[in-house]
Amino acid sequence: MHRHVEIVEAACNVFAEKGFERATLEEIAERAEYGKGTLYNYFKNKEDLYAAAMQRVFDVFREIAVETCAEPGTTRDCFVEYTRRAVVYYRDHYALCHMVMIEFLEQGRNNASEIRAIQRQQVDTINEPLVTRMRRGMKDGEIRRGDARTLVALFMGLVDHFYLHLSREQIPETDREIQQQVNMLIAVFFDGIAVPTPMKPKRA
Amino acid sequence: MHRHVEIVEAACNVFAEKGFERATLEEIAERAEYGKGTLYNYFKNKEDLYAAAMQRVFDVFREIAVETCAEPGTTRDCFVEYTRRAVVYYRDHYALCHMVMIEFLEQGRNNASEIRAIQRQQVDTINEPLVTRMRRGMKDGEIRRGDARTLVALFMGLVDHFYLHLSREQIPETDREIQQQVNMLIAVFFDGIAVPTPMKPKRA
DNA sequence: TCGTATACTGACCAGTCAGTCATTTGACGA
DNA sequence: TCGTCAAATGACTGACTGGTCAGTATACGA
Repeated sequence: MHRHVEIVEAACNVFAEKGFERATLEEIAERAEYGKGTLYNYFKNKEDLYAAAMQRVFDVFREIAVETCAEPGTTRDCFVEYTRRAVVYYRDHYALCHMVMIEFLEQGRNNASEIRAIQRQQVDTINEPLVTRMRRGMKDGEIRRGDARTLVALFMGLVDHFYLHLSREQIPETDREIQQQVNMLIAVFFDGIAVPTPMKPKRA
Repeated sequence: MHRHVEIVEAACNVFAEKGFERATLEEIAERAEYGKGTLYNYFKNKEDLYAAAMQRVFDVFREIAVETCAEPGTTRDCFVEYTRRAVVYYRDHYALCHMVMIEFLEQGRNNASEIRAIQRQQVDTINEPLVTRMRRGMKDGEIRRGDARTLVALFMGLVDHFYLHLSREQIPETDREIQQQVNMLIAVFFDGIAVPTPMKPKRA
């Protein structure tokens, strides 16, 4: 039974380190302490195994999104909590997240492969609770009116990118550091970087 | 002399379509209408050729950044213009930008390879004019105080991500559509998505 | 103890591709 | 016309890897 899990575990590690192309089934098998042939008792082929590895990550993010959006509080509160938990997960599974993200972007090339289509749908699944929550925020007058799907995609891009590009230099260790990074991300997304220009300039 | 350029041209196309791993030198040579061996008269190896292909894209973005940041107007004006030009370039060279971005992210894996280090430096080079412009904006009271490098990285992430994830569905055709997308990106980054809460609520 | 079924194994196969190098091409000066 | 040489070539090599399958190990019921 949990041989399946063991193999996916090993696959996650190898894919995370090497990416899809450079990972070899030989190494995955070795890491899982099985023969290469055994992999084929559990997975159709390399892509199938890869999809299983990715699924784990998607499931986690989906769960974070669902749970945090169900919490009471403002839209902003929900997004803060989503970001906080996402950031922690990124930190703890950096290489894996990195890999999933890269290979996801690859889908733009191999439109043919059905796995790529599934990935895309997965992302919609993850975003959906956030989209719904944001729409509610718009109704409640918390959030400017706009296309919630696009805005959520932008938000995810902001968070993902922040992590993939920057975090190697400033990996957060303490809860406090994490909270600071989260606060910055949320501040940019919700409040923008511009100094508000309302009603205390020199003159009107 | 410009055989060099012809080869890089072909390499750009093939790398853009296939990515680094799946692109073959055979195909690049064929596309450039040379024999495979000839490539080795001009480039050390596949990676070297790849680096040359990427350089083109980096050069374009760097140029856009330098030019738009030198223009008069507010920080926001500069960023609008940068975004507009970047968006147009993305649209016209979608596959190539896609490839560069993906392979850039890969650097997180192969830290060993010197090419990855160079890529990173390239990105700093592109960002630098924007960072400087943003610092000026902070001094002038246009932009909230903060770490300009990080903010610019976030901004680039926002734009890149928007393009890579969304634009396949909504590739802008007209100038008007482009301007709308740019406005949305800028609005999010500068003003945030939250409804401003300043001083006209029911009561204080 | 033996027979059977199930799971595991790793040598092997066929395909691929980066990189090499002996040969060919062709430009040009004598 | 011929000799020379730099540039181009593409068949070849060696290394690699996804996937297969005949053979082996193990567990278990009779």
